[in-house]
Amino acid sequence: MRQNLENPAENSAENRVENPFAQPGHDHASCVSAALDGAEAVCARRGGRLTPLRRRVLELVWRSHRPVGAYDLLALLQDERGRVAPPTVYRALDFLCAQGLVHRLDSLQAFIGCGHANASDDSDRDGDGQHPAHFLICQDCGAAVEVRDGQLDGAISHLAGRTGFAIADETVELRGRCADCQN
Amino acid sequence: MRQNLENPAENSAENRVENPFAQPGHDHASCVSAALDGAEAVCARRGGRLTPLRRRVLELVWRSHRPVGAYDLLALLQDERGRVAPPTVYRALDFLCAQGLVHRLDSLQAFIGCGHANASDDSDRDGDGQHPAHFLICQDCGAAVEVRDGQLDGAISHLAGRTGFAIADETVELRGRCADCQN
DNA sequence: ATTCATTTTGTTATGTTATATCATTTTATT
DNA sequence: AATAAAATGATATAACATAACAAAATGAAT
Ligand SMILES: [Zn+2]
Ligand SMILES: [Zn+2]
Ligand SMILES: [Zn+2]
Ligand SMILES: [Zn+2]
Repeated sequence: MRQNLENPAENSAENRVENPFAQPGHDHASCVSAALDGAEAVCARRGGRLTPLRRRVLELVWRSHRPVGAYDLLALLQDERGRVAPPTVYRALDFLCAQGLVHRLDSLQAFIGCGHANASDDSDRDGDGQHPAHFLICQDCGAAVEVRDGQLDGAISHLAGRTGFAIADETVELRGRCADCQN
Repeated sequence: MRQNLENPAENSAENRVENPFAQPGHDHASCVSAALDGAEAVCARRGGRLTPLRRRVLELVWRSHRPVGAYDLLALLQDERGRVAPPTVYRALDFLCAQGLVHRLDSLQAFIGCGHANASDDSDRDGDGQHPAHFLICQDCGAAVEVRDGQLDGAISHLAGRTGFAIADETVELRGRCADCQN
């Protein structure tokens, strides 16, 4: 609620180009299958092993567009497998994060499926398969969405350039209210 | 190390405008006194009570330009006060963060003194005294520095505007190597 | 097919960060 | 002085994450 106080029109409906949040009625099954198919492709190409456990954890992460805690995933796994210990979940998450298939949201200590893990774009991935990810996180509905913005990328690059700083990793998480939750 | 691959000159020495990190030989005592004086002023103006405990915690946070963990602060307090429990530290940090005198670095789960807590600029503070803060964090020397960049602010505002998102709070933390640590 | 090395998963224990709750003390107000 | 509000003390526990080692599964080479 801090922004745009001097220019309230900036995020008004007229100027809005796109709401990147998933809509309530959307076909989420296709989100999940796209994520799993993309993961298979990414792992196949990069030599990662998407084992049944890792695949299942990815599927559980994708149950919704809301970030999920590691211990929530642990509970879900325990429901279907009996005794499961934290390292089982964390190791799967470590793998998925390393492959760029899942991102950790530092401000929430939670995880979300990568919104850009499609097999097509591999250019911006580093040697370990990860790529910088920027998020909008709605504090009302709990959803988070990975956004790409050239202007933001440019500003970050420019900031690094002018300060002589070499970026290795980025955390950019903007929390507030999504367009739908403002009504 | 991901950025600037296509334009390596961008963060070369010629184009570098300023290194915002504190230099090794700088007069840190003046950093500390400026921070404490500023804190007194901010609290006086906003009606916050900078008690001896809170003031001391702020002083401990300012022992260096490296983010410090809550339990590190706890240990330091225990050294000088005997038995101190976690809530003592967390409550002091909560107060200091609420006043915008300290920031939490989500990606490190650690705290750092605000680099812009001077009494003069109050314009960008929200109703609770906080203001958005963006950080460069050196993974080599461990230092973190709060940076202000109009282009970055603009890009964030623009992103929010075009997506209809109302930002309440920002986490922007860029990790990598500071200019000094690249040599 | 059998051996061997590597990777993945299971298991137990522990480390790290943060909060809930209630008692006591301090401070401000009447 | 009495009262209310704020801050601190104290105890317990919650939530998040990793270390270390054993067992099982996988892949490669003989
Ligand atoms: Zn979906
Ligand atoms: Zn929402
Ligand atoms: Zn200093
Ligand atoms: Zn450095």
